[in-house]
Amino acid sequence: MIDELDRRILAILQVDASINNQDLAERVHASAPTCLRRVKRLREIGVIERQVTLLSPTALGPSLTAIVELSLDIQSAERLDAFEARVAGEAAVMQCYRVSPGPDFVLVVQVADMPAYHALVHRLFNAAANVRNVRAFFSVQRTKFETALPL
Amino acid sequence: MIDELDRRILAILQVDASINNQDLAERVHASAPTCLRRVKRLREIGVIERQVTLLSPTALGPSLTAIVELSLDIQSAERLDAFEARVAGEAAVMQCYRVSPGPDFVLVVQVADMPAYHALVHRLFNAAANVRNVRAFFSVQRTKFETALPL
DNA sequence: GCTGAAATCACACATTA
DNA sequence: TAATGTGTGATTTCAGC
Repeated sequence: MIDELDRRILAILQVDASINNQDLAERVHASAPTCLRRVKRLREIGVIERQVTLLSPTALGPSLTAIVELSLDIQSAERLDAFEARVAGEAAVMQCYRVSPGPDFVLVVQVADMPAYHALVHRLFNAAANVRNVRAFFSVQRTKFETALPL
Repeated sequence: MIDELDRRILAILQVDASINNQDLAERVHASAPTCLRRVKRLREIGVIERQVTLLSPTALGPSLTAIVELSLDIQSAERLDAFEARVAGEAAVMQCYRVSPGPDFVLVVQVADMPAYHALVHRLFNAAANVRNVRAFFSVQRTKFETALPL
């Protein structure tokens, strides 16, 4: 399904989506049309989900990243799904992982400042009666941020 | 420095980097050259860091995501930097945050399976004598993964 | 994998507020 | 004067062969 050439293509695209097709073709030692076909197929079968632009988190003014772990009162599928839906609607929530063991969710949130963080927590957690426990760490600096999956 | 038009451009590019310049221009109600100039400038001043391709984490076969919190024995700047450098070299480590309070680092790691996870932990943590404490959660499912900063 | 038509991009220049 | 809009040449994409 995914051969060696596909992998080489993906490895490059993961790191640099702005590369043009013929440069890509050159780097993977294939012809441009072949390369294009592969990319198109990888997109169609869902291996390539989307291409995004990463912005510098500091360039747009100060911002605060927090890692938030939280546990719900009741871990039924309905409650977990409902909470997840709430969380997904918050623009400040960058990532949400349903985990085990430990807390039920780990969130990575990005807000402008401490008041904004507080407002988010209040809106999201205090309002939802079924949050039992919250534990948060504030990121002093983001050392590494890779979106590239190991191939 | 960053005006309303820039913001509109960024909001779109964050979500879709594959959009072409004239479609982008149309959506932000600007001419194509203006749009192109803005994007170029945003890239130059570092607001736009890079464009990447996001792959489906499941499409390439099974994989395991873990959130790993760890504390070092000694929190001197040198030790922290040294650990950070080790971590940055591991392809399986997708994200690394230096946090406070709580543990010293929070990592998001992505590996093929449990043995691979174990090997990583052994390589990274056990080998480095200055890791005091490790706590890991395994992600059952990644609910949300946004790279877009709230504008 | 190659070639050619169609679209797209990128840049210099004129223009306006 | 600084940002916008117009036009043209060069690339790039993408179809058929």
